Amino acid sequence: MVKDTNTERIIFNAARKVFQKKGLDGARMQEIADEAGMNKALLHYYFRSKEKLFQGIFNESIGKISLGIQNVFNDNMGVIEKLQALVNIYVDTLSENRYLPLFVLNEMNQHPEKFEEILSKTIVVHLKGFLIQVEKEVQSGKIKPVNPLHLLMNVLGMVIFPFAAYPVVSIIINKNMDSSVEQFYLERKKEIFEFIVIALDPKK
Amino acid sequence: MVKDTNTERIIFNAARKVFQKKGLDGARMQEIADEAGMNKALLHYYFRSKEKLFQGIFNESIGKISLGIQNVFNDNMGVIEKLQALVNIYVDTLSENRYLPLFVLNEMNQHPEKFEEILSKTIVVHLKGFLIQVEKEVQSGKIKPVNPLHLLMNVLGMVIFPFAAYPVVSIIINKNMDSSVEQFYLERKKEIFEFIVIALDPKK
DNA sequence: GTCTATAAGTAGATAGAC
DNA sequence: GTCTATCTACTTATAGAC
Repeated sequence: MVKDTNTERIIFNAARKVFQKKGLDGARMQEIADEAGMNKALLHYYFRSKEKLFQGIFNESIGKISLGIQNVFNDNMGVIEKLQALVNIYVDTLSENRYLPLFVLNEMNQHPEKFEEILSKTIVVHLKGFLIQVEKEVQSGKIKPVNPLHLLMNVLGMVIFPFAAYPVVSIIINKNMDSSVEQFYLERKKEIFEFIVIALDPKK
Repeated sequence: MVKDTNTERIIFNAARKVFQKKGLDGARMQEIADEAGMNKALLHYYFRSKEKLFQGIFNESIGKISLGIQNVFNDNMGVIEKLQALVNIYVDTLSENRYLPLFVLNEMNQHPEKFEEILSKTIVVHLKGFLIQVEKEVQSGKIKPVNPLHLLMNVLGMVIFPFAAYPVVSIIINKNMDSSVEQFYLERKKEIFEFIVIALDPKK
């Protein structure tokens, strides 16, 4: 998706805001136009259709999500360091865009066939390397025996879920705690990391 | 939402299926009618409007979700036992209805104002009791010092996220593993419980 | 490139026959 | 209670003026 002109960028930014919040079905071209401060017809002039505009936004979102995983799985680090990097990247990314997880998860569930290809080529390949690495570190005694896929799901769940459940988190913290919501999300970097370290400690 | 007649029940079941899969905006009354094997006009005869029908389904879903939390927080058990019960209930419930988490999370994000009241009265109250209980067990040395809210988010994330990410889990397991998806979800009861036990072990 | 006006199609809802 | 036919409103998309 090329974003040459200024107008095109303005539309794209407005579309991101509306689509990520309301979803494909809930979003209205009129609302995107209002958000962009221009006429509805212009959206079609630059992007032809609602579907095409949505695809642009969605591809960008998928890119942001898989960036976190891919970078981490490519680097030359140990299992624990990789997971820590993954946690840090996601907390930072999702703190700036809390709608991202639900937006992507929804579309994945709505059109799973689109992901067969993407997932098979990228994540599954990197995952294979990660699975092997876990086995090696288990055998060398660096970490204790674990099922790598369960481990990964545990970490992804701990990181991503609280952002998807933002309204609950927000209400609970405002009623019960003296800290801010933003601070709570930042704290999770340390919290989850400690959880990981303890869970993988071979001495336990 | 009363479901007296047989027809009413059939419609309600069809609506649950369509709404939970497509969401309020994505669902079509025609599709619900087709799923129910009857005419579109009948849906309005029994439920007046799409919005009212949706509310019925949604209240039921919220009930199922909060049942897991409330039962657990009411019972007279220790922290670890409560969390284990919570995990078991959720894995069983969500195994039968994998769309439930995303469905509820979406509506919560779309209309957070509706939850201010519900959450404030139910979950937040029970949570208070849970927070206090955690503090007590920490002081008595039964579990190691932890932030109770982070602990709860960790557990909820580990349990709920893999169901929301079903398409990913499904593809990964079918490509990499020799076990079935259903078995993977059942395994999580034990996996998460062990994670909890280790993380709360005061001797570490 | 940007706007106004409008076409074309769709979805929720209702009227009225049976 | 259940159906067919239809109304009304809304939404995407385009035509055409500027």
